[in-house]
Amino acid sequence: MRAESTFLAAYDPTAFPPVAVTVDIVVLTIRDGALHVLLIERAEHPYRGRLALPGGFVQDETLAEAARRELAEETGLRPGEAALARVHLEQLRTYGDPGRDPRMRVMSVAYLGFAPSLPDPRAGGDAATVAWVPVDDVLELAFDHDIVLADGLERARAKLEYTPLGRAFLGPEFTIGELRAVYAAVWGEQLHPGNFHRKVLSVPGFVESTGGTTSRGGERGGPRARLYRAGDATLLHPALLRPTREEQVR
Amino acid sequence: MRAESTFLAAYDPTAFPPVAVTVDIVVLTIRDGALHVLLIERAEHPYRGRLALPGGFVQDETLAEAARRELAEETGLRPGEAALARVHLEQLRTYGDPGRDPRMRVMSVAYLGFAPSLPDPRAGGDAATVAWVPVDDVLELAFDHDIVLADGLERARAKLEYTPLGRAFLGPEFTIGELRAVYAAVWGEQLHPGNFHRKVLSVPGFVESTGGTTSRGGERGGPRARLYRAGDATLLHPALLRPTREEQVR
DNA sequence: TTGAGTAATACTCACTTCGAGAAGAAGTTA
DNA sequence: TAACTTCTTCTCGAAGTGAGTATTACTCAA
Repeated sequence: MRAESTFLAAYDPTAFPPVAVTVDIVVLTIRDGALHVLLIERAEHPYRGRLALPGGFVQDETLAEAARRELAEETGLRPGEAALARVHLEQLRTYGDPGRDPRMRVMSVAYLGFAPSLPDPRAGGDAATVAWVPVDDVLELAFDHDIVLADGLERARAKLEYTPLGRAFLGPEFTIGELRAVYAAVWGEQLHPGNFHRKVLSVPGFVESTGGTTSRGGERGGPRARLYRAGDATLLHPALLRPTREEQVR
Repeated sequence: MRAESTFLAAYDPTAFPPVAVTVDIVVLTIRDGALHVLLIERAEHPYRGRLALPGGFVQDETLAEAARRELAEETGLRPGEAALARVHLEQLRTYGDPGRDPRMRVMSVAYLGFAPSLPDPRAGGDAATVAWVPVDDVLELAFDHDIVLADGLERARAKLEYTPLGRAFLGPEFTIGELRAVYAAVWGEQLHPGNFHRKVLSVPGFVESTGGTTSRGGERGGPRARLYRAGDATLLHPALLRPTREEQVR
């Protein structure tokens, strides 16, 4: 496409077939020690009755605003809600191949979200079912959402390695054990408690002590744990690498 | 946006304001030891005379196909060209905030490309100027392309750490020194030759020996170097981390 | 009240990786 | 032939890692 025709065509939108732009959101959270994703059940064709990622059309707003608005609508949280503001949202990638939606060409800008524990979602104004679903139970989503979810999970697993975003799954104060449970849930593997403890405390700016402890031990015993809050690091150095990746690399 | 209204609106594209979808490409290459990016000079308003990233409207094709087509058009390479096929292209991110293009709402899906040495670009059928520009000389691009370029550079720098994509800047056979020059150009720092050598050879699947050597030493002396080709790794483990990131992390 | 079990935290130890530096060999140009 | 450059291989101490152990403080249930 040349510069001139770009210029002219831009003033004549009908020169190109219509394209719809949506955001779809892969919001992850931890419930009962397992990684869950927010899914809706589609009430209409195509893919009626199938589960899908929440999403919708982009209005006169930025893409990030569209994603946060959709998140608020689907979780039933008020836009001003504190819990909503603590959800980390970042752009994942864009899916726009012809034919991914049978109705028309739809460009879907996918966002990835990390949420702390949220109440059960109330369905929006319509009758659509909304629920947190364990990612291991997800099967055959609508459209190309299986791929979107897989991309989101891989991004999430990688992000936990070299950013402190695992904190986004927790409240403002947390224990090292809770943080370790986040890593275990996202990565799907158990981690060595002693080594994890040592690593988290050795990375500058990952967590900082509040001075307090939990008011009681764990559910099945054990001493009280010290409480930490988020530090000011935006990257982890050194990173916390996933174990046993040797085989998968090649 | 609710499921029903989504469904209905999708059958009535006029229910939403028109959106144009383009791809813009950040193609990087190494020339004379410096990192260069392919830029065009805009022939028309807006931003007439300003440099911009090459790009254009998405037609009835996948996004990746659109990016490769634009790349071929702007570099003047034939679509079947071998050099073109060796350019690594991956999606960077999507820029779609209102107002980023004064004419209408434009969603730009940016792609990032790593190219081996290519001939000087011949401008396409139109008069637009196309050229490789050292990234350090780039200043005030059109639209939000400064941000796109900055995002692309950061992605490129990070990708070199944990993927073998630095090879994409080189030909099918290369020396460790040439690979080191790629890293130095992209990261903008000199690297310890001995340590780099050790690391590259110690990462499984990064490079494999061809058994041959260069036919003569370097331009300013030194022995002949052994030749290597790409190995089969898709991720580097352990990674080659950038030096001196301690300060930037927080 | 006590005992069994659990988890937080802090060690040790062998191994790997890293940055910095040095050195030898093999090539270049002047 | 001399001066210089670069490839390649070492060495050494510092730092980081996985696996395991130990101590202590808590839980629940008998």
